[in-house]
Amino acid sequence: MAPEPLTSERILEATEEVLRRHGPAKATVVDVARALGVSHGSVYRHFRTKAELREAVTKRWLDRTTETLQRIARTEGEPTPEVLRKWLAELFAAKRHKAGDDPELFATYEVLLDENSTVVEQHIADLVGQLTDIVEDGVQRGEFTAAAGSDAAATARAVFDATGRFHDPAYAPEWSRPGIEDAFASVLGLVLRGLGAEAHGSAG
Amino acid sequence: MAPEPLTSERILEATEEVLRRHGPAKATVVDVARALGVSHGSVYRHFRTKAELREAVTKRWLDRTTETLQRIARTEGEPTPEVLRKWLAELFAAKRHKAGDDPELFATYEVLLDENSTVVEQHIADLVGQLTDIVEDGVQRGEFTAAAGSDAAATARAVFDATGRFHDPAYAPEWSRPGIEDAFASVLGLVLRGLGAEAHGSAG
DNA sequence: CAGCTGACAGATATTGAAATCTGTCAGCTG
DNA sequence: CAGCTGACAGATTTCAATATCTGTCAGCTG
Repeated sequence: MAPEPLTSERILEATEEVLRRHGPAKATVVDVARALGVSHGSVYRHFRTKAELREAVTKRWLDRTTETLQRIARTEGEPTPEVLRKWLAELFAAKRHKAGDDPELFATYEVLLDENSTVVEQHIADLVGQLTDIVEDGVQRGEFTAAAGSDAAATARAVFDATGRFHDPAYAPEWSRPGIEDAFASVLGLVLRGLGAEAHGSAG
Repeated sequence: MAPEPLTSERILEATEEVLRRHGPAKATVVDVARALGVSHGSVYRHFRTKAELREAVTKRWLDRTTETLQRIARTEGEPTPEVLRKWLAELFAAKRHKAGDDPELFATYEVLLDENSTVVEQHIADLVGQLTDIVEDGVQRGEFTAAAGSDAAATARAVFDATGRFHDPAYAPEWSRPGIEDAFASVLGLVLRGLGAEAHGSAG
């Protein structure tokens, strides 16, 4: 046997697996250690606390979405309003997908919310940062009003806040209700007009 | 002694008092009966279940806000964008006031949210109804774009959704953070521009 | 001797028995 | 006899004993 060396990465993979199977309420550090065939003391050699481990797993999980969105934010050769539309739609789709298809890791994410973890704060800062880039792009290209650009970060934050119903985990239970797509289209239209973009949006 | 007749109204007053003192988790129907000097069986003569009683108290409490807002919505002789601004600011202020100064009744309100009570649904419908009136007014007076009026109810709902961070109880913990006023002003500006109103808003 | 183990103390979660509460209703009372 | 009472059954909550978990660390092992 070649017992792979015990790395942080292997621990994270095992932890994700254990969380998916047991959920945040039942998953223990001993479970993770058992899955790896080591003692739980070894896990504590790589992560100082259970909370730290939970955060690292969630960060990895959130970062996968952030990367997908980054690719959209960087899109060139398309009108900025269209980029923003796609970006927000993808954010909504990604969160909804996570909540629906990965409920245990989503529940783990919600635990971090209660803990006021910096991981969540950083995740939001990343998203608002991407939005800020999009807003600046749009203003520069004359596709958004100058008003939006006078403080692009604040505008981006306003866009993020205004669309909260479609990405904030607190609203997850509503994401499977009928009519949610129409509600999203309405808010999106309002926001785009608020940025000074022509209304596009053949909405559903 | 003139033992006042036991009316629903008196029960509601006593219940509100008991809820304020003990909070929704500890307040019992027996407590309410004791406060009134009757047996708890008598209370059940007026309200079929504890949930019904809780809902009636909360409805009364919510309706006080709805009435204040109705007065603003009916304001004449002011630009509609200004009316909308005041209305949303008052909604935010009222919710924040309730959360801060009346925490036990606010907690009771949150219980209803978990119960999917129709009282909350109706409260939201009332608020969106008032917003719909404001939107229709603004469109009619040429102060909002026709786009906003093509489906005033949907637009009103979008305005309600977009400002959720400043009235949805789920966000109550954030309402005392610094910067929240600026965030409100930003979203409000975005929404007003989205409705086609000139940007006013000397914010903060 | 770097990395791992496993026994341990204190913190947290689980469990089941006892206490309390909700909702009903037969009968009391003014 | 309309309105209230209080005993009651079943549901829910509380509480304390027990079990499990987290995080540490002295010492084992390759």
